[in-house]
Amino acid sequence: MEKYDHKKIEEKWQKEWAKDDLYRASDSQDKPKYYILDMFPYPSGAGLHVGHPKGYIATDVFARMKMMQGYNVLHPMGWDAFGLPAENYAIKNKIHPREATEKNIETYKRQLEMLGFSYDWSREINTTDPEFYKWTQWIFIKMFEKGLAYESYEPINWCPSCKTGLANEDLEGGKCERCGSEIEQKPMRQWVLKITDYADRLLNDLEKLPEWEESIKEMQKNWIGRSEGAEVDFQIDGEKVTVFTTRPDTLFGATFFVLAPEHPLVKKVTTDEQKKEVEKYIKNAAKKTEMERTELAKEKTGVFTGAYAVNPVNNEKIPVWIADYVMMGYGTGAIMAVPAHDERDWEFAKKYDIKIKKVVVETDDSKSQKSKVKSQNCNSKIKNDEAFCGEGSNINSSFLDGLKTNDAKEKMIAWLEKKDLGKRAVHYKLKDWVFSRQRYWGEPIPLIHCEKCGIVPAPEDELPLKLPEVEHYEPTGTGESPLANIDEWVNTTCPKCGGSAKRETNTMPQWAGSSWYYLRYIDPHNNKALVDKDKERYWSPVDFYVGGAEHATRHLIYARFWHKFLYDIGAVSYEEPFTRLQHVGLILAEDGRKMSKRWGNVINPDEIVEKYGADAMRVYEMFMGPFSQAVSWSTNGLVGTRKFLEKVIRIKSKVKIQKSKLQLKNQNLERLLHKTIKKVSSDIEEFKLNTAVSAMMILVNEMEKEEEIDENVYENLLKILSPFAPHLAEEIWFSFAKASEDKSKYQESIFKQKWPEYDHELARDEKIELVLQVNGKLRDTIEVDAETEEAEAKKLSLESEKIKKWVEGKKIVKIIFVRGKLVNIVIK
RNA sequence: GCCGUGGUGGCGGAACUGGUAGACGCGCUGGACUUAAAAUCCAGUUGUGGCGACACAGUGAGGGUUCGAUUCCCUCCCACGGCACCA
Repeated sequence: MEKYDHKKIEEKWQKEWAKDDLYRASDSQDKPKYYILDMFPYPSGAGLHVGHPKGYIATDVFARMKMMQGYNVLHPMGWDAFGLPAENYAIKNKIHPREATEKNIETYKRQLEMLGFSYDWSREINTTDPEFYKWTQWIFIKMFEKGLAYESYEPINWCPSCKTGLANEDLEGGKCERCGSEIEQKPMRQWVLKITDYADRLLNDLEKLPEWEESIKEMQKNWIGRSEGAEVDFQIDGEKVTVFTTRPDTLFGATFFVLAPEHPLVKKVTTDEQKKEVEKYIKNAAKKTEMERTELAKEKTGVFTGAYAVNPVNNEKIPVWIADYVMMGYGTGAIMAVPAHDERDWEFAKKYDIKIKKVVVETDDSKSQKSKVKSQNCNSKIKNDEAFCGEGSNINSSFLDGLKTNDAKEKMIAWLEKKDLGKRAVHYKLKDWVFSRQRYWGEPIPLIHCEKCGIVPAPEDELPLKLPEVEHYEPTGTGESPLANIDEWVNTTCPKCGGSAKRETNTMPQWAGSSWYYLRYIDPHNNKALVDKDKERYWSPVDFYVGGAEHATRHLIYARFWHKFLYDIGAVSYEEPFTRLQHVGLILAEDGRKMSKRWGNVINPDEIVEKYGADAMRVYEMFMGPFSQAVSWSTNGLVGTRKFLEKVIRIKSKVKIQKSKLQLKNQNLERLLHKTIKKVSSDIEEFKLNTAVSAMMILVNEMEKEEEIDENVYENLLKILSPFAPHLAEEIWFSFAKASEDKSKYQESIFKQKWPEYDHELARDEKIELVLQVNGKLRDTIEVDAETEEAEAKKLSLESEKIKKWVEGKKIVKIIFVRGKLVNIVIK
């Protein structure tokens, strides 16, 4: 047997492919295009572990098949290189974040190249490259000009002892990870993007994405969280306070009123006796994160303000409380509480002994609405000690009495609108996007504050507005960006009036670059426009986008939002950026935990490639389990795919080179080959890469049993294997140039060959095992022609000796026949 | 807590649209080859009972629908991803 020197083979072909520019995507537009994209990585200091490339391997398999199927494939890679870790590393080690980032990129790139990916490296991008972020800044300015960016005071996590803002990740149970002090929510001047303006389109257009996984669409729907209802105006001490409710039909059941602790009216309406307690409560609430506040399981807390609100439907006075389960960011920051029909209100009322008034009763219909109610996680049946959140019909509700929930809602809204006490309204859970960070290592926000002219965007021809070179990246102590300390940077002139002005010192979040980077690959060196229109029309949209499920909501919603905006200003020609979306499941460590330095269970791909080869690792990662599921790594399992590749080499010696057209063909093997081509092609298309590999294993096992293998069969095996094990397939392919009659085809890369097509007739089963059941239990199987019809199948099954034994003396109730599958005899 | 995903042999997993549960791989057991080992090949490998043919049980737990359920429905348990400043 030939020795499998993976190292030699892999290095050789990686060089050859690069030399021949085999994977360069052509802009000539003479072939159908296919744009397949990986979510680009953040190059961290730790380098890749074996889990990272799983998605990249899969897209590479897909891209190579598409290439062989005649597509002009765009399969690029780049770096999402701004971000907090580089900045923290820089502060700690006194290295410029750019240097650290460049070093990390070098490592990542080396590690990716050793796996033999078909990336078009001529299109490599980097979000920290000024030529790239020039356009990130350009998009921001366009949004600012369209009124989609606004300033607002938004809270950050503030550590009073470190005097710095902290990411949510740097908190441990509400305390600073470093020094352990209590974290405060400190309002900072921030830039916010009005993503809510796009809420309806982001939601509705999900329907235009049939090739997205349902689960991800579902998550986005819930993230946007559209709910229909009404805004209702209450009066507190003569002040109008609007609440939003999805259940205007329960207005008569409102027995108290709750304001968020941050609500501006709180201070105004609180009575002197309650002042102390209210203030204490507000201070405490400021310490809690949103998640802590909304936890349904947590005991509700609140304080009475001493004030009363007037319910507009019946002029009843109901007590006004403040409670942290009401959020300023959702709805209006105020709610009418209907304890009889809302679980949280119920709990609150029980705890503080507030009146509960039932206004909806269960009807026969409400039982059938279980599933709808379930999504609200509420009780659909009336139990003695719980709120009833289902639909039913109204009681104790004056003009709504006897109406079903939906009708009651409508009637109430009409009534409110007529009396000018409220209106129909839609609210979203989606919040505007806090778009600024008080950090150094991000894109500077290209705005200038002028006392005379207000806020003025930097002129387009001055972009990119580059990050200044500085010595220190330490936090300022005020919570502002380190840029605020650089006078030469901050002080500038106003582009409008020429007077002295100050630059914006906030930078953009890491999400900025990743919200549009896929467009840059199309035209990576353009410095005149975001993207050339003609190229964009050809390459867009991304046909297939693959990446981690953790991006299901934020990254993918942000990118869709930016894309729609770019569409609106005419910069791109399609409304949705990604046609097909697939998420990759994690590779866990052998112990079943996440791979992490902390657990010491990280497996480095360098070692695996060194020992077993890139091809064995590629095949293994595709074989180890369903693509979108988390699977534990097993180096033992990897041995199996390595053996499989060795077997492919071993059976090469059995290949009979075709000397003439007339020859005896091995029918069974040929049939299996066509079945395998069919399965592997459709499995790759559907991203069922694990079963594609096992289908090839079955074929190779059969080939091994034969004395001789037709050249044609082996050649096709190589072709379907080549996307998975490109180096090995290419090596064997070229080795045939010496022996074969048809030398020419073996002198050109296997990736320039045509992807094999299967013969329908040969891929079809002639004979099948017909399953014979009695009362649904398997009792016998018989081999029959695949086309066997019902009457014949029934006759055959009743002739079976084994079946006779079971049926004897029993009454046959009926016989079920499933074509090509089974006969089930039901007896009594 | 909320949203999403998943739970099948000793292990990773397979099973079309409700139709033979355990493909393929790992591991393990026995055998062939070898002075020996490695590699390779052959046979076996869900559990229980049986020499065997075979029978019964079996896809996180419990219930339901069906001629038939890993697959559909209900209740529950467990693990993982996300929850807006980690990317």
